[in-house]
Amino acid sequence: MGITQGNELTIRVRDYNLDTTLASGQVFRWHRANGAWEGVLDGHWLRLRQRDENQITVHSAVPIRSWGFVEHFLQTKVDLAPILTAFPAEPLIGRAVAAFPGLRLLRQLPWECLASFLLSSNKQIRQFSLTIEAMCRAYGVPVVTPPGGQATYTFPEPERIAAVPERELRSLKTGYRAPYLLATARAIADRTVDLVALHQASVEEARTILMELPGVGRKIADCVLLFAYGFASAFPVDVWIEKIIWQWYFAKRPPRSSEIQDLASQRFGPHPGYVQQYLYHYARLGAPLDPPPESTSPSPMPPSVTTV
DNA sequence: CCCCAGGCAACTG
DNA sequence: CAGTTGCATGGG
Repeated sequence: MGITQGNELTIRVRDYNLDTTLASGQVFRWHRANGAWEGVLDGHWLRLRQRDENQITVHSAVPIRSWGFVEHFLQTKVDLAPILTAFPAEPLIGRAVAAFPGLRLLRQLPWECLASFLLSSNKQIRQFSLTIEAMCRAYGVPVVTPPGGQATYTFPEPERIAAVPERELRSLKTGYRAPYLLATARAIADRTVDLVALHQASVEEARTILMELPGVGRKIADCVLLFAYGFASAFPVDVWIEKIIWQWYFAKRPPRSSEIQDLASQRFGPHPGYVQQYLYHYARLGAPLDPPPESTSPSPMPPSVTTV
């Protein structure tokens, strides 16, 4: 539990690295500002700072009655140790975990997560993050910030996006994703799809429903399942995961996406999604440029026991 | 000019 | 089925 002082909260943490976590490609609206991170959560401007190994302080621009939404977002009550213990003893995974101790999975709001990753397809994080900010500035609601602070906005609700002409969305550099975002926002706004109800669904059911949305394929659906709904079995396969899995587990032959999914579910333990986050971050920021996996040759795949 | 980016949908064989 | 291609946009 945290210590609250109106505009400030101190959260006790263990095995938590705030910098690594917020910079690991899960969220795109949190920005470093002189030793802290600033962003918007549930309509509140917040500043997060890790004081030491065991303390994260939260500052708000206005008094907060209940801080539960912050701890939920940060998942500070999750005990990371048993999750890491359940990781398989494999050289690549060991290196990734050692490279980024305290890397966590956050728990995002489904709509912001879905819309953000819908805009991510075939674009660099730097680029679509700018698009997301422009979209919030254009269609979000202003939030209270500290005196002298820069204007900041909420992530626009699906009902708001649904009412925007496609050409306006295109002017935000959304490109060919504009009609996808628009149609998806409309599907949610008119209750064709109920994102809240997915919390009660199985991961397979939820994935099927998400993938019926235009512009949402397996990868984006898995990101939402993992980052917003907490399905630790979801294993998003992007170009970075594809690269490092190819390098360490398939050597010559480029793996199909389904083969990577099979590998993850069969060999990466009970929390493939956590493994994925470590591998993704390691592939992007931690791995040697030309890492030679032959020094720790990966064992061959065990005989497949998949059922039909 | 090229290739690539936290992909997806449509198309081809 | 699996594999290929077009798509907007910007960086290297």
